[in-house]
Amino acid sequence: MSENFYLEILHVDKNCGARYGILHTPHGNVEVPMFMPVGTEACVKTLSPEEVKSIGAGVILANTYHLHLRPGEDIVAKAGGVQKFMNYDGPMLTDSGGYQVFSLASKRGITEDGVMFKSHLNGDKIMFTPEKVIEIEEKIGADIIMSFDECISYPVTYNYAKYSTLRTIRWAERGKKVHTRKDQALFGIVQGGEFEDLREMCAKELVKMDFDGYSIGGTSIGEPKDVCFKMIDYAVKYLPTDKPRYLMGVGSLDYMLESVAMGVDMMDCVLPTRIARHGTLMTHNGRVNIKNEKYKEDFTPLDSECDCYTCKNYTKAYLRHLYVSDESFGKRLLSLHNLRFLISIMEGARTAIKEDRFLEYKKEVLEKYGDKRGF
RNA sequence: GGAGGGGUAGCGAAGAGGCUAAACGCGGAUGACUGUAAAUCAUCUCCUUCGGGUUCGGCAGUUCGAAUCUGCCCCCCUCCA
Repeated sequence: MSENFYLEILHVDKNCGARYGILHTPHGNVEVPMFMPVGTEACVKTLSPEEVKSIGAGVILANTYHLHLRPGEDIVAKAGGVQKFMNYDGPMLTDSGGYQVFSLASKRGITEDGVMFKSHLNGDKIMFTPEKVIEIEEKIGADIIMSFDECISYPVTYNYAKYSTLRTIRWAERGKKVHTRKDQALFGIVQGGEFEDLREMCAKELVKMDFDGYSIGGTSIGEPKDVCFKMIDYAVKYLPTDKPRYLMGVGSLDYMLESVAMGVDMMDCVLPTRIARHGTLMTHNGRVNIKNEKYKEDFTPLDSECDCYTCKNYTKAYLRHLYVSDESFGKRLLSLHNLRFLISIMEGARTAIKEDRFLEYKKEVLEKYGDKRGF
């Protein structure tokens, strides 16, 4: 990778693995650790790119599988790349479709060559090979792109996890070979299920290939919390300290903060935007389900400690009314809040790391939040 | 005054002797959601101390058994005068 993309680690908390740094990308520099909003279809659902940027988001995700199906990578390329296409001038990242190997398991078949999907839109056969995925991601043009992997479901047998992980490693190598765009960082994804030796093996093999960054995949897909933390730990300890570490699919407070303590730099999740659209909000004092009748006449803000547009201007009673009335503005206000909440928690995390008090910060935030689920 | 049609849970609407406390939709309540097949999905929605109890405009019948059949009554709608 070129001088366009690198992680500058500025401080490591003295009491844990948490690191503060700056990720340099062709579309600007962003601070880590950070939470990245997901905009699968080149759009963070209900929000404008300006809004997402205004709440302090560093990177927005998009998805290779979804953009390949619609509108197609050639159209995105013709538009001048995904940033121009969606009018966002910040850094972006594309996931490879590896998550869809898991989430659309009923509509695909895996071979050594790749994955044959049956389009969830019209049943068309879509062949994703590691090489094809890189080709698509280069056309989409995000700053950071992911290798094609299989997100292994949980639980799985050791034998399947090993078989799949070895294949994911081969796919990573195949994808890396065909990656040509020097202005895009390519990340390898550590799989291995819940098995320490497989995580270690996968991480070490990927590191040998010298990726621009490393993702930890196959977590937060229904496994118990302690298993998730183990999976992160098993991977992180074999990753180089000078490259970004990206924990995929994590967006609940506890997972986020625990993983930061383990040395994770970036994470993404659909959770804040999805649950917001479904009426659940994360606040400094725990979860709020704005649908609940008890908020009917509650004229206080959602979260009095939150600095977001929603909390500064609207009451729970109004937000509930918008939700119940199915007004799209409500979903937008709620999405804005949840994203801003997580992003501000990460801002606090960065400050705490710089002051070597991340562990205290994590404890305070989680205790105040209360909810065992972390979201 | 005459001729039809109709009254079923908060609303709309099925059901035309037992399998019906009553389909389905809406409305309402609660919950789920973690690299987005998700502005989606699930459960509950007559009362209940979970043993039961009380329902289908009202009353009275027929029947082992009625929301469903009969009689009378009340109300609503359409058309004709």
